[in-house]
Amino acid sequence: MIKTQVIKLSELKNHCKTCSLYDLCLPMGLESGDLDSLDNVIKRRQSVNKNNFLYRMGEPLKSVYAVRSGSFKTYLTNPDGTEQIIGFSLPGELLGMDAISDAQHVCTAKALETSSVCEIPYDRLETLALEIPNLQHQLMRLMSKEIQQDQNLMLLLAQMPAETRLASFLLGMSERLSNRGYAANDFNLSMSRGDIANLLGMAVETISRLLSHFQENGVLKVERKHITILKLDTLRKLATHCASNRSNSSQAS
Amino acid sequence: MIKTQVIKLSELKNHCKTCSLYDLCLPMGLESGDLDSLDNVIKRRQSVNKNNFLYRMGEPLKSVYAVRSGSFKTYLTNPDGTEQIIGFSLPGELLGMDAISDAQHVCTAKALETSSVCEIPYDRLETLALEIPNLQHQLMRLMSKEIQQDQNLMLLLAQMPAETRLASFLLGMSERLSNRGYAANDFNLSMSRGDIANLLGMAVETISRLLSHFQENGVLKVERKHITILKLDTLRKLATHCASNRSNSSQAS
DNA sequence: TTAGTAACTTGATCTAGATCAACCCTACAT
DNA sequence: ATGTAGGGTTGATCTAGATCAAGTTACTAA
Repeated sequence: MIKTQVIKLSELKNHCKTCSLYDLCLPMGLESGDLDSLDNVIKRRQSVNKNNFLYRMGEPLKSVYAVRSGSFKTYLTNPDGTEQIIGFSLPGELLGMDAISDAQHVCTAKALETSSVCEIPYDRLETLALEIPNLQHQLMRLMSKEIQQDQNLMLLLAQMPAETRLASFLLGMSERLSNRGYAANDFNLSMSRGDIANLLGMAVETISRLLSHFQENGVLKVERKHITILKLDTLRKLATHCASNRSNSSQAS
Repeated sequence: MIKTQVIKLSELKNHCKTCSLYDLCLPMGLESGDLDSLDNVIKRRQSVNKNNFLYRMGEPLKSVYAVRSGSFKTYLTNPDGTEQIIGFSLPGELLGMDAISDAQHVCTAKALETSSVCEIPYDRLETLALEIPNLQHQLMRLMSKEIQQDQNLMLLLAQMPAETRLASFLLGMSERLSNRGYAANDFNLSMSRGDIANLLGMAVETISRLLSHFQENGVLKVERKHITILKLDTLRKLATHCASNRSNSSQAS
């Protein structure tokens, strides 16, 4: 039996090769043939509506996901029902890798807006990674990157004052968005003030006040979710604010 | 030319197969033949004296390390020279995987006491992982585990009060040590109060005070570095202390 | 043995940022 | 168009835990 080989434009543009996120995402640096193999494993274009779940804490790990468009928040739920946001995921980023260790998701991923993802069945990804050295390496790199990012957030949470945390968060968003081809100094935050506060370990009121201050100082223009960075240098300075030199953060002795 | 095949006892006991940490460490679950392959790649018995470095921030990634005995702290150094401790490493744990992403170490690992490690050249490990599916999977699991641990620390830092942080830290040490065959409720902390304070984002004085309180309440016995857990249940309760139900940690809506 | 230093403890004070309270938008539903 | 709820802002107060200060160990080195 011979299959007809009609290629539709709508399908074509869904392939990794032609995806605009190509060099941010998992297939980065793969050669053409390998890319095709990966392409065959990926289930494209799952769509997730705002406030819907990509996966929930406790579910068995079936797939990891690459964000194509939109954004997600991932969070842990405490025994008492409160949540702790772990991070936000933007297009080109991989979601769900925390689940590999226990073969089940340890956090929940919820769409902040209508979003779409590529679903990648994890067992097939691992199998494929055995055959494509570059893919294995890329996977390791991505996980390592996530460790790095989490560690940077830990640093922020452990010793930086509120102002520095928020400045650093905004700067991070700006950088990530500009990597994805969006404007670096003019963007919309898809998450609420409450979500930002939760991530950064502070109260909503503090976020609100700091945004106002930043606006008063002419560092930002803030209109609801829409942020314009007016003084990038100043923001950068605020984000690298030195911790006070006290004993709990002494020099390496 | 025929090599003499004398097996010394001192060498034998250094192999993964006979290592007491076998089922905590990288080779967990590998079959006999695969274990031998891994064994050939590992450089055993690097010894690191107290306060010496296993690797330093900025160095190119050559190897990852499995702790055999002793303990390490890993930390970032801020531009202003202050340090932020990322975690402590105990026997059976892998060190250096944050470096994979950028092929250079982004944190420094320093021995808290005289320690020994197995050095595993990273490029050879990756190559071997392509041949041994189980090893690849194990590597992914370990990295995923590290992500999980970091995320739990983030939760602690972002919304838990000081008492909960310290209780949780002590409980974690107790669990990890008991997994390694040490007593669960009677152990020595190899790190200083300052290091604990730094990790948990609080002042040394607060650590000191809390340890005193725990002792007054009969939860712990504290003699300098030596900790005895007297009331495990109470400590567990303290460690899971509910966050107050405020807006920055709202229910999933 | 003793001087010197780093780690630790305990108490007194201070402050960043949480909490409490009141209000204002803006979007959506009736 | 109008009511209503969730998100956001702003101000007043409060507090956990940082900071400052002053010892007290306990280890290191000569």
